[in-house]
Amino acid sequence: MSAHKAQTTSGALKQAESLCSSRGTRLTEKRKQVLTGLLESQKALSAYELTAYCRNHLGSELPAMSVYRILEFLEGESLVHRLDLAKKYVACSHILCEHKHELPQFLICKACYKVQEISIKKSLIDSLNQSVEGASFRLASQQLEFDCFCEDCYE
Amino acid sequence: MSAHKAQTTSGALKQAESLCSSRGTRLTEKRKQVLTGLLESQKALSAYELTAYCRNHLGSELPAMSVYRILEFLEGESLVHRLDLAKKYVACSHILCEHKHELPQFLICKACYKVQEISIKKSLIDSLNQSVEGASFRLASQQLEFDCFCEDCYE
DNA sequence: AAACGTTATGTTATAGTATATCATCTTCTT
DNA sequence: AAGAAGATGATATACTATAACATAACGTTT
Repeated sequence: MSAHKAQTTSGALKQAESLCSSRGTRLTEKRKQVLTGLLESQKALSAYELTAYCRNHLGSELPAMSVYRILEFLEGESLVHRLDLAKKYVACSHILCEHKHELPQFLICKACYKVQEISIKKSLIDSLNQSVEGASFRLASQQLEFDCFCEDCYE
Repeated sequence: MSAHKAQTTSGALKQAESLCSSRGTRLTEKRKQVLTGLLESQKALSAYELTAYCRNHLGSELPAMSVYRILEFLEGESLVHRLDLAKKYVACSHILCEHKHELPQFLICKACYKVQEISIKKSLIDSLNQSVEGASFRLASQQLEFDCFCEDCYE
């Protein structure tokens, strides 16, 4: 149903590494670990859940403070998105895409933190922007997040 | 520019009190204090900011835990809205309105926490719902919140 | 008015998210 | 090999939030 193929962890890691090196930044071992955790997870994870992932699945101790810094780095490289509403983080689902990314919107399941990255029609975004500007405000980002329930978690 | 008159604190308090008594609940002194804080503020406040408000402006010590409980009560009475994105709270701007409230949407200034309560066109909400359902998700609430900048805080 | 149940508030403890600061260690460059 | 820049470790701390239990206020019944 999604518009692009699901990305494999190894493929995305490889692409992420070449992306970083083309920008003169480094995808270090620890950074790979955090990104791996997010790529392998089917849901959004918190910084502290990522330290647990590293400990339990990779046998690597990574303090939460380091995870926060690494997440900040990965977000700067557009490899990871921070979800304000959920206070959690997800891997960008378009790491493997060649084309320029449109701004994503996120549907976040309030119950299980499964996340779906969608692209809302431009016309919808435009009229939303109009409503907002009518109130003398401006959207801080076109990356919108919506609290949802996924189909497994409907009440 | 807004669709309804700005509500005065005293008027809203009176209306809130009669609303509560018609429902068999009580708008106690402490609850009035918290509601007053939100009505007087031009922006969203956190629970801890409300304890400070009570101490500094009303000379009343109100522990944060009580504020949380009171906010929960006020939200149940539809007198206050909790803003997940901002992790803060605002007074409903329609306490004085007679008519049934539509579900509100909130524009929250990321910089100063000024909040504008708007009503987005039903057609827009409908097509948003369609997009969301297309991804097999469902909006958890039609009360939407958007991170914005207000006109004073544009970069 | 006294006793009782209900509601409201106080108090303490604790969890989760997040940032700041300073120290140490790695890596790259010269 | 030395030094600078970048990355990570370690510690402290702030803010948001909830849980659990104790006490106080209020309302009703008798």
